[in-house]
Amino acid sequence: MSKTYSISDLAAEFDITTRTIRFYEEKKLLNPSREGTRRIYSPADRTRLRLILRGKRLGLSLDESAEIVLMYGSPGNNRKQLEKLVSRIQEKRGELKRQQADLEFMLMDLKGAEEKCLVALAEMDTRKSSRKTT
Amino acid sequence: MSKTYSISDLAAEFDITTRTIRFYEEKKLLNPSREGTRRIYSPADRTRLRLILRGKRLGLSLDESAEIVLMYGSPGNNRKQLEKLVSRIQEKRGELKRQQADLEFMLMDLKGAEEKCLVALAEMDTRKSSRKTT
DNA sequence: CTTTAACTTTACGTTTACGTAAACGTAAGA
DNA sequence: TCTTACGTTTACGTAAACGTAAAGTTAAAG
Repeated sequence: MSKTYSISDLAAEFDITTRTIRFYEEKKLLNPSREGTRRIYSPADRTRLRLILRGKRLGLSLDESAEIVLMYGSPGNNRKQLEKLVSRIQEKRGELKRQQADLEFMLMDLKGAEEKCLVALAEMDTRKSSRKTT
Repeated sequence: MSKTYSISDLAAEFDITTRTIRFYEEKKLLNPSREGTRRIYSPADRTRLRLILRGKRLGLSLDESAEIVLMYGSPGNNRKQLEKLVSRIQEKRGELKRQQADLEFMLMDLKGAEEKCLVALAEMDTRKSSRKTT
């Protein structure tokens, strides 16, 4: 009863091709239901896709994205598995925090570069107007 | 007179292969001097490499990394070029800020997943000890 | 002098993440 | 009924970022 989506709905929404979506399915990242031969996507499928694409924007491989998306899911009930999952999550979090630091450095560097440019441009303006007024 | 590095020095330091370093040179991301046929890397080359690798960790392509590393450099003196550079920098900064937001969301999600696991584990402990004491 | 370690170039191979085209099915509208 | 739009599978192609192997050079050490 809840909302469903066609493959091209999702392709349009996320600005990707249907080929990409089918490829993700082939790689077991998605598993939509079918209406005859056609793929029908649930809101959950849509969320999954959004998470995968978020991972992609962060530079993760599809396999990494898949793993992370799985981590969000039901934790299972086996103790050993749970403990392993926790440590995998902590690993990933560590990596992401390092990435966060990298990102801040790069942002700072670019900010510096931008300011340098702006100063240079201001310099050019100053000279021009001083030429006028001199 | 200042310090120099061999290709395997840098490979060891950054935990990459020499093939990778040569590949970056082939793609014009590095341009070390030569001593005969051998590559000699300056501290500046080393810094460049570090920046490239930082870009890679953030999911940038080598071309994107190259472009950003160039942005850090001398801004040039042509007004048009300067203005264009500023807008390119601002674009990149925008992208990186969006990425920063993505990263924070993913960190939050993973934190949530971790806590869920820990709660489940604590639950298991509680049941076990209550069985003992009952 | 020869062996060894580190370097070189050249070139084909591999993985990931899709692009692109062919050939076909299905449902709605003119 | 024919066209148009959207969907399907199958399969070969491609760009990026290296891996890997071959074949040779050079400098230091035994």
